[in-house]
Amino acid sequence: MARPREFDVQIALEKAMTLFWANGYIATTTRDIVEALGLGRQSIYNAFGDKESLFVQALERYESSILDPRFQELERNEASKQEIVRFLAFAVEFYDLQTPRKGCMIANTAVEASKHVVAAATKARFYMKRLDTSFRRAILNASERSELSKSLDITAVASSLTCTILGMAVASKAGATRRELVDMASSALGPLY
Amino acid sequence: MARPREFDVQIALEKAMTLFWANGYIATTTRDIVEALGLGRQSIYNAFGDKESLFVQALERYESSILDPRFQELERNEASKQEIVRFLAFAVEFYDLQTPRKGCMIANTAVEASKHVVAAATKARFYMKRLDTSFRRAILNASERSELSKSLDITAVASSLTCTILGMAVASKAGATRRELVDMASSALGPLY
DNA sequence: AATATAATAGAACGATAGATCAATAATGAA
DNA sequence: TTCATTATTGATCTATCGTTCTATTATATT
Repeated sequence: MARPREFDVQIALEKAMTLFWANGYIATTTRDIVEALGLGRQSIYNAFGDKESLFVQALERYESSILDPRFQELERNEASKQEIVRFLAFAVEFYDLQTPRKGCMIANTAVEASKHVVAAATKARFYMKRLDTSFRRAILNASERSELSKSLDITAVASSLTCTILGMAVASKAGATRRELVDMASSALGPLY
Repeated sequence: MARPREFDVQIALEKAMTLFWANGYIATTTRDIVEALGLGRQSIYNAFGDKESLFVQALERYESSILDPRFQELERNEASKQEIVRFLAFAVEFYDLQTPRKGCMIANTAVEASKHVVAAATKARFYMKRLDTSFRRAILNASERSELSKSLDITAVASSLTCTILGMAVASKAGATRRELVDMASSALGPLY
């Protein structure tokens, strides 16, 4: 009935995600987007709506393509100490190997875009809650298996791990070395041993 | 010889600092600045130069009026465990009591402005180094006084404390509760006990 | 009192922001 | 084959960006 779209929406969204991730919401102009996506302006507006709407979709793409796969192990019902360790180890790789260092799109968003994009603030809160909840569950499992010290403050350690993930994201953007990232992660894991 | 300035430069700079701190570099317009400072455009350009220059001066004001006083105890040659504990305790207060939650201007800058303002990237790196160095020194002192476990990895704990400070800044902006901030701080202090 | 100097106020600048319009092209359904 | 519908292209819109210009005001020195 109508002319079909000539480009792949998911590929375009991936490019927009990378752009917003690296440069932030406000600093990314619609002209930057047109250039990076290699599409006409109107095609982008047709497919994604305005800049804010595209940004939110890019954020959701970040969640589904970057975050969800990494959370998969940690969010299993039986997740325990090992899954926490692996999650942190992955975070080190993830942050260290970025060129350029882009940090975490959600953390960036919390700092930069939450004033201008309501959904961004909500997603940042939800991400923190997600981290906390999954760490907490895994710690509880480990505790029930007697893998941990009896006196461990589970709530506090979960908060601390969440804090560490956020801190690593900022530190990596600010130029932390791999060694520093490793130390941040391993130190945060200390209470589990 | 010439007409004297009618406003207090330091007070104006303080207002600019608060504005940039809350809203970031890019999102703050020169019109916002004119309004917040209650001065004429040209008066601001005369006193501070262009937007980037004003931002850098506001960052330096943040360092001298906010950071330096808080580092004073921690950076004393004899600083030890107590100074670390007090620094973290202060961070909790500092981040929790902000209304609205603005986080840490340097951490915000690292995330948002380092691409656009060279000095901002440099200052973010330096701030991380400053945290790490002073934590490290204090831990070393505590170790020499046998206040700590022999097996403590001093470098790793220093990195972890630095990471915690940065993570708390982001978490507080993302709406962490006071309790969560307390837990993040106290958990990071765990290795010292 | 006259003058050099800088502060102030507000209009105005060119550049660019996000968004839309208008014209054309391409498809599936009737 | 016609036509309704959507994609594409690129020109264009208004608003606002950071910055500068112009005219006026106020003071310390001479």
